Amino acid sequence: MVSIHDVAQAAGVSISTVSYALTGKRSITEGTRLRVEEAANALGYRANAGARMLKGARTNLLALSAPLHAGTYAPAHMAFVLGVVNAAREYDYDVVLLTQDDAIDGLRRVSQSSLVDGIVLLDVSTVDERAGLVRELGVPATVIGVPGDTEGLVCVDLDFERAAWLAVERLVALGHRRIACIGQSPAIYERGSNFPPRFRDAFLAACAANGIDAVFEPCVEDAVSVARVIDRVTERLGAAPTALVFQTNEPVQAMALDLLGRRGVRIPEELSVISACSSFETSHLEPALDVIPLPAEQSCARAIALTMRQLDGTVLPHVELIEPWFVEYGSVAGPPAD
Amino acid sequence: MVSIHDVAQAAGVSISTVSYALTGKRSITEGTRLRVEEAANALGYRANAGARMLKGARTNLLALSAPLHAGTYAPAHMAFVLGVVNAAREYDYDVVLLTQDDAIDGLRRVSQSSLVDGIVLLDVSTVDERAGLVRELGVPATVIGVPGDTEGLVCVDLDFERAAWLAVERLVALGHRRIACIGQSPAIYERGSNFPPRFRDAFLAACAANGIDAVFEPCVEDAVSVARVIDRVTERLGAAPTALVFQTNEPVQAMALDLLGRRGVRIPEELSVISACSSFETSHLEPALDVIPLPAEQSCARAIALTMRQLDGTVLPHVELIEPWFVEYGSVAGPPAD
DNA sequence: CTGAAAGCGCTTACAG
DNA sequence: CTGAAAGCGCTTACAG
Repeated sequence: MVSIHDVAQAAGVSISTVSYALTGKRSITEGTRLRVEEAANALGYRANAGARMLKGARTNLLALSAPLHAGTYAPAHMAFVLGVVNAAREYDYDVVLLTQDDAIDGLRRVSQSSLVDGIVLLDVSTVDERAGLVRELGVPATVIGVPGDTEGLVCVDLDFERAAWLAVERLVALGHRRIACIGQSPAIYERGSNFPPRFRDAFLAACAANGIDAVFEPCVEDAVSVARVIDRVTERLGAAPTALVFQTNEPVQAMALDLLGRRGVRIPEELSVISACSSFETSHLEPALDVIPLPAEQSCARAIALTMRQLDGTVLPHVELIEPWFVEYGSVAGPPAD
Repeated sequence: MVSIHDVAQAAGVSISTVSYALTGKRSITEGTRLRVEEAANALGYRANAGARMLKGARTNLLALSAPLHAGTYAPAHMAFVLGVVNAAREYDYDVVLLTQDDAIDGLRRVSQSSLVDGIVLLDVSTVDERAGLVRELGVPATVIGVPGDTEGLVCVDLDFERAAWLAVERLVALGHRRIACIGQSPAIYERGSNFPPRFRDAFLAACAANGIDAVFEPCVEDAVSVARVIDRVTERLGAAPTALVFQTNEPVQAMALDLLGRRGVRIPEELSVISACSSFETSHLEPALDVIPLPAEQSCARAIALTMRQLDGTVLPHVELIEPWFVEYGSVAGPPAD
């Protein structure tokens, strides 16, 4: 590999001049800087990563702890992983990926060996060993999601409570009085998942606060279960909901819409539908669904920004919730006049 | 962070003794070794990653180039990413994740700065810029998949040709004479994807070689298209295929099985079905499908093993194909007697 | 404006 | 069996 000495020799300057010319950390005569840059490019020089790390400042490496649980919807998970990597690149950081199997040991290893400058935690559950570990390690870290105990942590997440309220209040404002919500698989609620219970509870609270007849149905991702849930939701004789909120992954929404279509239910004339906290493109569904996006890219960008600010000590532990917003595609209207 | 000096001081030995005791690179009196290990554990010592890299030997870091294309099925992609990370850990290696956006620059950066010891390429297409780059960089690298030009590369992949032959010959042996294959989305075949065309061509060749009436239908992942393809495949009056081979992702297979079930097609009595080159659990499908697995974990383990062997120079460029195998779940039988 | 030199924390020949 | 010391390739105070 070509070293700083090679560049110095080629440019006819000292190695410190090369370093300064390339990092821009002190002013250099235009001509000298150009000569150095030319030599560096010609030789394909890049500062040795190990040497840069050793000098103490920054390693330009971040660890991403991304456990993939059994029930996790892979595309959403992937969106967050890519979001973190791409956001990190904006700050000239690369990302070391840590998996489920190696979560605790991995975080210990990469931080205690000073391999990484900081840590990003994905997919935290209510009780999560990694949260405690990160506190113990004292490394700059940002959690995407909100664990039960946020003491001493920097957390970013969509405000799921407000997302639920946003969905409900929009429907209420249009006159809906009976609203159903189809949630994720029951297992998700049983293990200490992060946001699904938060959304569910806020949905029920928002309905209660508005005197709304609410139904919440968790739903497993298979055709039979979806059909059963759709049955339960639509066949409440004389009192079927006039609006449906999805808080599920894409396949369930697609299956449910398919079923509703086959049964001749017209959206939004007979049923208003909102897709809540979805990380995928609901405009590709049939019909396209109004959506409160789960903004993976934005959450990741914010998480990385907060990690960077921890590196220069300008950020203290806190929970930062992203304000949810609504995107219309025409799947919501007033309730049918009956 | 605690350094080797702290450990040396705590154990009352020199830093070189600490290094040797911990790496085991020369024999140390049992008692001394124990004292050093205790001190290291007590202090939570871990050799500084930058210093270790700088000393020249190994960085213990690998780059994984994992571009996520539009049509890619996320769970399969994720299985390979996790497979690489977990396999790397077996050799005490961590993985730096490079994405689509940063593929070329990223590979340049991490290898020219000596951040990584080697590279693993995922999801290569027939013509792939990364293959040429890896050749140019001269870094140990392993490709999972087989690009058009394998000159100078180390490649690992399932033998898709043989997988297609395996499926066809199994059906032929049972007496099937009309076989249909449902493939991936047409877009996959048009852009220079890696294995789908290889599978398709081998399927058609195997059928031709056996004098079999073959149909190959690419299929987009949405309910309407799946239904249309199933129609085309099953409604060939008087000459409907007696066996079906899936070479698609999980949702398409699930949708197709659902449709077949609703139409009262009994598997395997009326129709034999094989799931070919699937990275997911076909035993969870309804009905469970006989499968020729796409062994993500095994491919990744092999790719990492080959990368390690390139590091000590004991492996030369070559293409290594993994022999496909068949797992039975009862979805294959002889053709119906008519 | 530029250079010589210290030092980051290891590993590993070289001594003893 | 163990220690003192060189050196990996940088960055950055310190001189000039």
